[in-house]
Amino acid sequence: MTDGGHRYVAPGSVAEALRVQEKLRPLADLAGPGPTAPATVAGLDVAYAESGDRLAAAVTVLDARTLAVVDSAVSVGRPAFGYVPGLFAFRELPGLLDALDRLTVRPDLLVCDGHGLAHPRRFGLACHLGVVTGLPAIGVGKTPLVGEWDEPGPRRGAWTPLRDGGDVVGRVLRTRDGVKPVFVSVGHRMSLGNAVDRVLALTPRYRLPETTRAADRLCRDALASAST
DNA sequence: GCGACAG
DNA sequence: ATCTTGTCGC
Repeated sequence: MTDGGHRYVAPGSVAEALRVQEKLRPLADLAGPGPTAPATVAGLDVAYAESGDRLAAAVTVLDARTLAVVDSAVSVGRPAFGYVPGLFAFRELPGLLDALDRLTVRPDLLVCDGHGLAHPRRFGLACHLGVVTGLPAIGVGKTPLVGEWDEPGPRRGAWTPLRDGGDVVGRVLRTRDGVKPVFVSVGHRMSLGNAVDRVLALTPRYRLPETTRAADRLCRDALASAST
């Protein structure tokens, strides 16, 4: 339940996808500050069939305080675009928007599995999803796409700036003691500091946000069920 | 020209 | 992303 049918149309070429990013980029609000005490937070993730011709996109909405799942939706379909680093959003956006439309509650924040500002043209999946839905959004990547950084301290909460081309595009954040850090960046209507705080609030036990973990489980299960 | 390259 | 064995640790 974001705003009704998005009727998303995938670009037919790399050139067209680049033009779409160029057009949407200025619409992103990279300042925020965004909600510091959201009631609900959504996690989004996609699972692919080994054949690569089918995918399941899932959105799970968690109570931000208890981290209990209060709503969820899945969409099974075909990848909408080839896998091109930097144009990743075009591949997963249709399925994710479809799943978002099936929710019965409108989440206060979207936590995306991928980057936001930390993107070669400063418009990753989290920015794209935020702009299209109008919802505050942040990106939490497991591996880097762009930028340089120093290793953050070993304890949970330690972070270092992620820099690219003279810009601070995100933060490398340690969410658990002694565990590999994650890459946090702003997507839409959120400040970087608030994004980091929200991620820490979502990682009381594991490296990845509970939102992402819940969505990951859901889309994997949906993919398995759909093939049986 | 040669690598790197979110999921 | 997905394919994969064993292995270390709580």
